[in-house]
Amino acid sequence: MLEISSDVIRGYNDTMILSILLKEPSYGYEISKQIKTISDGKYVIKETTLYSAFTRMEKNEYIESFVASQDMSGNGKKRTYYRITDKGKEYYHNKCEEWELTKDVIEKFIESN
Amino acid sequence: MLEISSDVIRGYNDTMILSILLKEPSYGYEISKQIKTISDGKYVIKETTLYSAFTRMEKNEYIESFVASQDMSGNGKKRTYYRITDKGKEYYHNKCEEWELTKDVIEKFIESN
DNA sequence: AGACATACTACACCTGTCGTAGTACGTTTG
DNA sequence: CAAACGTACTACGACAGGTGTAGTATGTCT
Repeated sequence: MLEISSDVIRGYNDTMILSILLKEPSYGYEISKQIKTISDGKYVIKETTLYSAFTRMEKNEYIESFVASQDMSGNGKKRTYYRITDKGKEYYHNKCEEWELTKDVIEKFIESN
Repeated sequence: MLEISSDVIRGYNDTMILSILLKEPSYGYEISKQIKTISDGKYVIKETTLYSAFTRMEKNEYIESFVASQDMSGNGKKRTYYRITDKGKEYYHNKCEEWELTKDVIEKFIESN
């Protein structure tokens, strides 16, 4: 089975995470499951990659965290949720534009078939 | 001007170089000029990135080097030329396949427009 | 009760890229 | 003829993102 190299995805992990947070705030485990689902099981983000992305993106103010329980009553496990900021949205949109450019460049060097 | 992030290109620099060597053996300066031309000036590979790619790929046996002058008579500056190996060709083709997969995955997370 | 799923944190390592710097030869130009 | 510019590299250290490994702790299912 062909594996997606981390060097290729590098630089787009943040973008994937942000695209999920664009819909609604979420947390680690749920985001990792969504990435797997959306990519049809083709890409599974490593736990450490994910959590270190949170740290980095919170430092860069692309996301904000808050702790909450899984239900309203405050029962159940507490989790750290993340919410995208305006700065994060801007970053995401820029990355999307950059992607178009990058894709076109790389494809000039890829054999067509 | 939108810049292509090196984190995205990372992992495809080798592929770009190999795609040029697929046509004929070449050397550093010439390859860097070709990458610029082929990408319509949108991507310029850094010298250090290029030469360290040569070292790595020669170690991996994707390319072989030989020293030659610019003309037949042995005059002019000597340069180190690189030639793609069969292993290098295989690597290149695999990367092309991987690219299709990766592109599809990333595009699921990119806003369409 | 034990297994399994969830929800993390810590830490050290690896790899590719990049900035900076320096060398040296060849060619063009004032 | 000298200086500037283009060509053709090498060395080296820094950095960032990703990864393996490990460990902790709580909740849920059987």
